[in-house]
Amino acid sequence: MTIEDNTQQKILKAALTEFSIHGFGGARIETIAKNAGVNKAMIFYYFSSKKELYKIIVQQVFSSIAPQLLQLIEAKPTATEFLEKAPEIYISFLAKNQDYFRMIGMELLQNADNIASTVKVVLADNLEVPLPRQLRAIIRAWYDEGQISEPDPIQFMINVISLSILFFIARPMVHLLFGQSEDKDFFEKRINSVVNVLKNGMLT
Amino acid sequence: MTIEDNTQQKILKAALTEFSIHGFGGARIETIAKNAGVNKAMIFYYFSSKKELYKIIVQQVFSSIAPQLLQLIEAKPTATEFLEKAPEIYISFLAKNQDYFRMIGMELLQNADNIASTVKVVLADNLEVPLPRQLRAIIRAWYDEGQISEPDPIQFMINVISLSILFFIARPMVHLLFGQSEDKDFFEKRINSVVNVLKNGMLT
DNA sequence: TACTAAATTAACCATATGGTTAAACTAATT
DNA sequence: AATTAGTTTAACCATATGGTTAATTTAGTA
Repeated sequence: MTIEDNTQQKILKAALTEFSIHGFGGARIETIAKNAGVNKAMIFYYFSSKKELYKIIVQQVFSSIAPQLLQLIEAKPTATEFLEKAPEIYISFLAKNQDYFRMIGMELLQNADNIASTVKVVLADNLEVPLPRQLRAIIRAWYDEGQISEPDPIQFMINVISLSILFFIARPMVHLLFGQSEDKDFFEKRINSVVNVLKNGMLT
Repeated sequence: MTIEDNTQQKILKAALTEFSIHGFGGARIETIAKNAGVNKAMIFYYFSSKKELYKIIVQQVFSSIAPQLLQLIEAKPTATEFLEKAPEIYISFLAKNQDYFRMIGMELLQNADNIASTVKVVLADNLEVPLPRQLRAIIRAWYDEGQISEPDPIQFMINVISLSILFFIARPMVHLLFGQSEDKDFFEKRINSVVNVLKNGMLT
């Protein structure tokens, strides 16, 4: 579909969708095969087991999100710049990759313990200084310089991420409760609102 | 364990745990039975099917959260009061009922469509004016009175809820990234941070 | 005690599901 | 054409799983 359309790719694509909808336990190998237009045995030909297939996809999903944040951080932004850009990065990425997001949400809710192996590989091991440590240092510096009012880097990041991504989880609820028509500029609105709250709420 | 310790209650309790950990698809009837200390057939004696059991639990979980918000709204709070109290309600409730939360998260991510039937029953049908409509009216009034700077009630509520509850999903990630020791006053810290951001970020 | 209705159990069933295998097909290479 | 390696298929297998049933136990009651 995208770059290559070979069997392996088709399986990965179908598996992402299936896992993101049903989670690991609820996902069916046969459904994946059917949606990939491929014989079920091909899944075991290219991947050793359901679990391995799942792991590969989780890793792939996390990998695809990490670079965005990395890039932002490497540009050494001011707190203001960071708060202006981070929400957009998160929100527009997730808006375009909702399967990815459901996948991560699922992972976080279900396999809390197993995430470690995946995420550490993606975020930390291939950098000299692990991303989390970088982030914490940067945020602490912003506070020391008087740029922000939140002293705790962890709270700071939770605030940023919360406002940016929760909507993608809560969306069906929002639809249900408020009958959101979700016009084209909804995400734009959402980004604006988040940036406003964060800037007014955390900048000095 | 709590009020009654009869077979039905034991099943419900074990089922909540099982479903909240594994989701519907991954949950095993036999595991529920074993953890409830009950013969597997008893589950089908008291509940007609796995699906029905699941539905009942989802409904029960949602029902247990709704009253808290209702109570707050019925007190006709100012925007300031609301922003001061809502986060605490959410956060301390969820801190004490993490199974409940995983359950809801799962529902939201997986059965997006099926939520409607459950939530509508809980939130709307037993009130003269549905909760969402009440909320929207109240928030709009705050804006009209110049109490808040966010004109869109939906964005307003998403902001409140996001900051309050996302942490419970992202917790394993936060632990992993920042090695959060999660001291006893972490939730207190979290509530304070949220209240600050919301008040500074959305009050005029 | 005898009777009855509800509760509980163990054994069983049909099907779904992850996974395997051997055979067949394809395409490049000699 | 023969060979070979990689790919694909259909049929098959063992087990797990949701669900059923008939028999047994428990507890209340006349």
